Amino acid sequence: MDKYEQVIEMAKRRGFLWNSFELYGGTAGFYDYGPLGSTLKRRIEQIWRETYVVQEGYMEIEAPTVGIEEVFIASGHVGGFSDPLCECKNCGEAFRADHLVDKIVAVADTLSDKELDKVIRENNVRCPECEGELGETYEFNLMFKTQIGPGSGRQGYMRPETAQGMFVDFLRLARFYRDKLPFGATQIGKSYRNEISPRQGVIRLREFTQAEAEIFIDPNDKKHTNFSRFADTLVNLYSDEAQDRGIVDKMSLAEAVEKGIIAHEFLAYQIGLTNHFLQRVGIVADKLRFRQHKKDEMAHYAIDCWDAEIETDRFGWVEVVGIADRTDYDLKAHAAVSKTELSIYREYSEPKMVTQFVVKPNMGKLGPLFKGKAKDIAEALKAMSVEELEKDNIKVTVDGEELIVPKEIVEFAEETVKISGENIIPHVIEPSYGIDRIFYSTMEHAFEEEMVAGKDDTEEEEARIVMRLKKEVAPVQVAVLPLLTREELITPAKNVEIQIKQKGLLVSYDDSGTIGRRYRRNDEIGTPYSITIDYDTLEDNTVTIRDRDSMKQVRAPIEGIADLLYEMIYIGRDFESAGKAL
RNA sequence: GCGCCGAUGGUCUAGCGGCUAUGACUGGGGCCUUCCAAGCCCUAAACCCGGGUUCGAAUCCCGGUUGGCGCACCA
Repeated sequence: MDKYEQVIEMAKRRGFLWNSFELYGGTAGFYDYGPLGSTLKRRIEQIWRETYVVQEGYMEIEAPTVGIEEVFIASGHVGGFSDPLCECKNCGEAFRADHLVDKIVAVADTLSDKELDKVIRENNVRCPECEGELGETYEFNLMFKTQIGPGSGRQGYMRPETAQGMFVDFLRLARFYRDKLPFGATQIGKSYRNEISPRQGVIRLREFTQAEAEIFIDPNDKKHTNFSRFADTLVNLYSDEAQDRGIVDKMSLAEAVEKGIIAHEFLAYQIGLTNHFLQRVGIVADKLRFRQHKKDEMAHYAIDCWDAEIETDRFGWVEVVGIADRTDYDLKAHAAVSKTELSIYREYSEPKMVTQFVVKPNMGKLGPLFKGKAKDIAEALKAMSVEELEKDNIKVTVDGEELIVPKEIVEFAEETVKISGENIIPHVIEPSYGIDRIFYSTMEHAFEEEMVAGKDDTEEEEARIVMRLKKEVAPVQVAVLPLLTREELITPAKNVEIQIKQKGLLVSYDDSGTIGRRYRRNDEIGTPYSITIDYDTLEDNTVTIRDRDSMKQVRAPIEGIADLLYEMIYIGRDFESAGKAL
């Protein structure tokens, strides 16, 4: 049994992850998060919010998961997010059309559907299964389609990423941030991809959770004001060049920027932030690296792109975060499709005096003379040079028609104008997180089976499954356990439970089975602390606190126990300082 | 999507044409119990779905669903 199997088996048994629709046989690519799973996931998301929204100041928005066609035409998903399929007319089997002809044409994956059909017909390619005739090639789009409204309502798609919501809201966001770069927005939510064959459990899902930030920055200034925070941070960098060597470099982010390995400071800062976040939720530092996209795998519009990869037992290095400088590609694409300028006005620190050639047609005369064509003529005149305008009769061509404009109704001059700023299209830095993959990695890295001494100091050792989750992400934070199932212990235990609940901690009360069994149950789900109420409690109002990782105990007064636990879980207070060691 | 292999209580598993379906762990109730899966009693809980072959199918055959692996795909 490998670690994946062990983790998934436990996750299923204890209520972290379940196959969706199991009652009806299940469907690949969908998972339910059980009571503990959804709590753990929510805690990871909460730390992400704390990191990106609270600390970085990139406010969260919430756009619909259903999008209209225009959005995905602009994003390129309607046209590009698909594979060409081709069905056999005889047996109905579907094939990748480009694969059917890749022995015939070298560049099969670059051909259009029509070109593929042509190659298939000219070479008499038949169905590989039954030798039947093949139908026409069509695009199988990886987006889930849906209908908005009844009848012939408009075509909608389930979003394949949350990013587009932030791009579409760009002008509103710019206004919200009072037109000052850099600014950013974030979104945590579900995205959908109709994968042809999802595998690998929660690593590849048809419905998954993304956390994305779109940070809009000045294309001329990619420094980061807070770069010093991560300048000396050492990260595992697997650059394009390092991949050729096959060796991961451990390097400070400042050095990586200096050497030009990471394109610029802003991107390096984002790598530092991702490195910080992943370790905070419990990813082991040695099993984390940043891999640079090779030149040929990077999208053509991107300047630089790094994936955070986590090493897992079964799947090897899994990509969990993509961090890219997408330049102005997305804003330009939406500007083109929406016919709306998506730019921001940036004021210069000092206004510039610019000398420029200005043409001023006299519209009061141009109008009556040329009627409806006047506007087009004026535009044409503005584009002309001094030489042309100095002629007595200025020739203008509008809609293929040559017209003569009298010299006296056009004024032009060299003018010096004050320009105090310009419209710029920001560049986008996009950290894009796959939360489900991080969730699984967190569990796998925390999962441990260790041998511990058995009862009564016998030679026998026994296995203990313990999830060493970070205290901050553990779903159950405190277990309250009366040592024995007796009324006189149960009552004070219930009182302790109430006190801890009031502090907002998730507490689980458990009096079923022996104390050892209850400790093990809580170890398995990663509960960091267990409070045990025993007979000394009745004497002096103290309880024991047991530490999950060391199995050590300290004794502390009930008074203030909830505050103490809160500090240990969230503020990093030492376990040893919590009470008298036992 | 293709090929190969699998699917039995919550979990892991026995079964190889005669089933009233093994066992362990877990869960629930109780007895006992003063700190790390102890013991005893009671109890709940399963043949993935649909066809076929057969007197008889968990078992053999076909199809589907689903899981794993390889190919392909994907970031």
